[in-house]
Amino acid sequence: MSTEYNPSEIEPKWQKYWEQDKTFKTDKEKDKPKYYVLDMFPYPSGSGLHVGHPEGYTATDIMARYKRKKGYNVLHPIGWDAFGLPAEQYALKTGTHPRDTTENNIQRFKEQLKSLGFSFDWDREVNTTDPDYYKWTQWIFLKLYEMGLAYQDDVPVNWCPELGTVLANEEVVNGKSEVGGFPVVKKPMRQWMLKITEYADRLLDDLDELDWPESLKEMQRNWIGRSRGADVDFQVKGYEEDIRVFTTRPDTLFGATYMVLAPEHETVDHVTTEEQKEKVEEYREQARQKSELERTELNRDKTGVFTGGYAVNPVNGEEIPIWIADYVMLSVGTGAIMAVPGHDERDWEFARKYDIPIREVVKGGDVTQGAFTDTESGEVVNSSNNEISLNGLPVKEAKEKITEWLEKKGYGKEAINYKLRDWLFSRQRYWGEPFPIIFVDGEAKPVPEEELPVTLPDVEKYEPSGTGESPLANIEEWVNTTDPETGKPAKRETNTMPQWAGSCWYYLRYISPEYDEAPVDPEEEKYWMPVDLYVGGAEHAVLHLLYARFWHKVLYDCGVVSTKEPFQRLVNQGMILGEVEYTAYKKEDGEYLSADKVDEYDGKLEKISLEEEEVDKQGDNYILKGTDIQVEGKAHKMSKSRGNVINPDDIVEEYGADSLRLYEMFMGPLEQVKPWSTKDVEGVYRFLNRVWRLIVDEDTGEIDEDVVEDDPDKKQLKTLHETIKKVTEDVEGLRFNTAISQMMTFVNDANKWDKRPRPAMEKLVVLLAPFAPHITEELWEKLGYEESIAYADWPEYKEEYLIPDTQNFAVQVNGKVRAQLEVDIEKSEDKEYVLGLAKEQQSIQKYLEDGKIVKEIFVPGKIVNFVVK
RNA sequence: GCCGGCGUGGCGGAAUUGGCAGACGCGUUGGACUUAAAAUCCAAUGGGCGGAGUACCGCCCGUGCCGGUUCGAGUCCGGCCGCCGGUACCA
Repeated sequence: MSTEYNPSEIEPKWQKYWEQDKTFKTDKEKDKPKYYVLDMFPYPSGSGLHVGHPEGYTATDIMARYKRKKGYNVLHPIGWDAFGLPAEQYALKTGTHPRDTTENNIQRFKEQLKSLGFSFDWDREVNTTDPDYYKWTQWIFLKLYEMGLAYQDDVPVNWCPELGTVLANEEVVNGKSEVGGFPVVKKPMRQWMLKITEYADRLLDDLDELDWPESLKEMQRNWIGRSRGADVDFQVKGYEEDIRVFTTRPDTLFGATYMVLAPEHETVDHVTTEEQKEKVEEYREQARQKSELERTELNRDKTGVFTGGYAVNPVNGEEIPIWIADYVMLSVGTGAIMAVPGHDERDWEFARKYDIPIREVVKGGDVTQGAFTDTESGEVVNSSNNEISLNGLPVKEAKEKITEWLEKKGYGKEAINYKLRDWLFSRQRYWGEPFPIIFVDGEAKPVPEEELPVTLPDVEKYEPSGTGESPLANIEEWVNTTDPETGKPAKRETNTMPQWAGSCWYYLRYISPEYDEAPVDPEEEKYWMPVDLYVGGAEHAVLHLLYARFWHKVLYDCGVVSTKEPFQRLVNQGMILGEVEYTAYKKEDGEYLSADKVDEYDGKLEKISLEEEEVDKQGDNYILKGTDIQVEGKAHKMSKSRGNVINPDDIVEEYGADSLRLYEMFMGPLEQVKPWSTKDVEGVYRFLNRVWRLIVDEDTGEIDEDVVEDDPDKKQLKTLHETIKKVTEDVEGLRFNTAISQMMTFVNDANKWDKRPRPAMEKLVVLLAPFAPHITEELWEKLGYEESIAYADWPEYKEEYLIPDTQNFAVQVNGKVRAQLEVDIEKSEDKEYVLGLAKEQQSIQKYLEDGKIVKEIFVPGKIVNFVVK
């Protein structure tokens, strides 16, 4: 063993020890308070960990290790969200079974995670692709099915020919697939849907109780998108059925001058007149061919066609023309709107273009210039019939009054609309959970619980079957089965579940991974749930977190879990960007172009990347040294194509896992986006070296002789207990960066002491242990302890040691600091005494001479201020 | 467009409740040790000005910009500007 701090020796040593000793196996006893700290479920990709992963994992690991020391029973598990597209696409290319790819990737991830010293309980590892796991995913689906929350529907789905699969709305970004960026078209297909909309209100309302970032809750609220308004039925001239519209502005009903149906709306055929038929059909065909992208494009020149039909406005009996236009979406509201051009920007634009009358019904703007949409200041006008008048009312009251009237007359009722849609839950892929569903005589029937799991068969080819069905459709011997109840021939469902399925409930499986009567052991569940701290990236803000909450509520309703919400406290770690890069722009003629002019330049530009030494700072900009040419200085998202990916393995090799962990926490606040800087890793590495030398004599490898058995003196106790206090509070608040700087300050102080009292040194080691577990285990051992430091008690600070002998005051005159004052602690609360002392200061007197003191401010322990005129 | 977040030294960031802006780290500069270098240790380090003249003292400016409240504002209020994230014909 070397005598200097050598992470490459001590880190593997302790990792091996923890593994063999099962140091972090979760205690089965339930006499202690519990703490469940969870990381977001990793997908074991082929490229291994990047430095973003350990950020969240280190944060949770520090919490886990800290809570163990505080006497908690800690559940800190890990597992694999291992179904998914990449392994399947790799299989398409190479023929390798996704199971093998997945297994290899998991192996790699595990090694990397272990090399970082995370204190996971590896005996609870779960894997979504394990039949013992997905048996319960299927079981939960059966519950959903039994509860009427899973249904089949022929829906126009987002079909991605390139991926050979259907995507959820959330997986389509700007009309292209989120994965790979391939085109997506609408295609009707039989699909499984989950009725998440039935839980919309609860998903919305229960957000209030959660300790989550406000921004994230807001994103979920927007996603659910609850809006209050009214459903109003309009009679159609010459057709028996009404058209129902949803509006958030029933107060503007008198201003409706036309109606618009989505081109796909089923009533279009019934209202279209003979002479308009051709135009309408043509328009509908155009709309059908438009991709999602084109229809929602920023270029919003509104188009539409008059159907020839008329609807009757229930408030005034007026006949208004019915149009179709693709600015109205079938999937929003009822797929039909009453158009009020005076008070809706889209309707205003449309009415302008097609010369439809614009009527003012809320006073406050100029409807000839644009729609007046303010609902706070307006006053309703031109809105009365024989029975009711809204005139003179503010918008809010008018809404209530007209809604009541509509309801009384049977023309409509108050209604709540959601942006949230039902969840498209099937995929035409191989590498996912099979549905526990068979079709007997074409009718869907659940596979009995005893028959679970329905396992994935091996296939020869991973290509989609060509019909859009999954590769499973080609496995005759798997597809064809018999109904265990009747013995009739049956066919299996060939769709598989989306990747979200497995990650919707994994946090429950960790609680009792071996339990074989339900997804989770009810007794264990009552003890461990809810998750006390959940850390992960903001990219899961809506999808994963909304789906998991939905499933959790379903499981709550059928008595599987005891809490309404799964994740009590949630934190999003910020992304770690690559190192700052400097880029200069060069024109075709070889001249540099200043970075601030790049936007206005039309020609081709070459990007030249520069070293830090070639760049200077000038004002707020970076310039090429010795010139006035501005260059770009920016940290970019890490990506393979940019080549700025930092591999944690390299950092571990050079500085050790403890330094990597410490650096990732020291960079800045956990939630914030931060640029990586390898140079800065050296700073924390030096700090660890200083800690080592504080305790170990590098010549002998023994405890340094300046580490003495004496008790710390008063000054040392003060520094120590300040450190204990700050580190404790900061860890609780996840402010790891400032916790670390406090320990650095302590070490800088202790370095100046002649003798270093052993009790103080030991407390430092314990404080540091959650952050840098390897070096502290080694030091703990050197200090003579035989047990791991993992369960060594967290030190408590004593308030009495924090009290200083003297108190410093800043003495201000008119708010500017002019002197410092040191006051005996006993007298520091004595206003008259301190003020008197302050006035005697020479440097203060010259300010007091010139005028009269009009006010004296005294803030105990902090500041004295004289206001002089 | 709408919603949310953020603007502090050369850089990452600190200041948790309105009370001495710049903790801690990086970088830079100087010094000690060394044949030398690395490592380590010590010191200085927001900008400007002035008085000394030998490491001492003082003044002014300074937390994106403009204004306000206050004895006192990085922190609170109003109005802008910029960057990042989310979302978008949501009726």
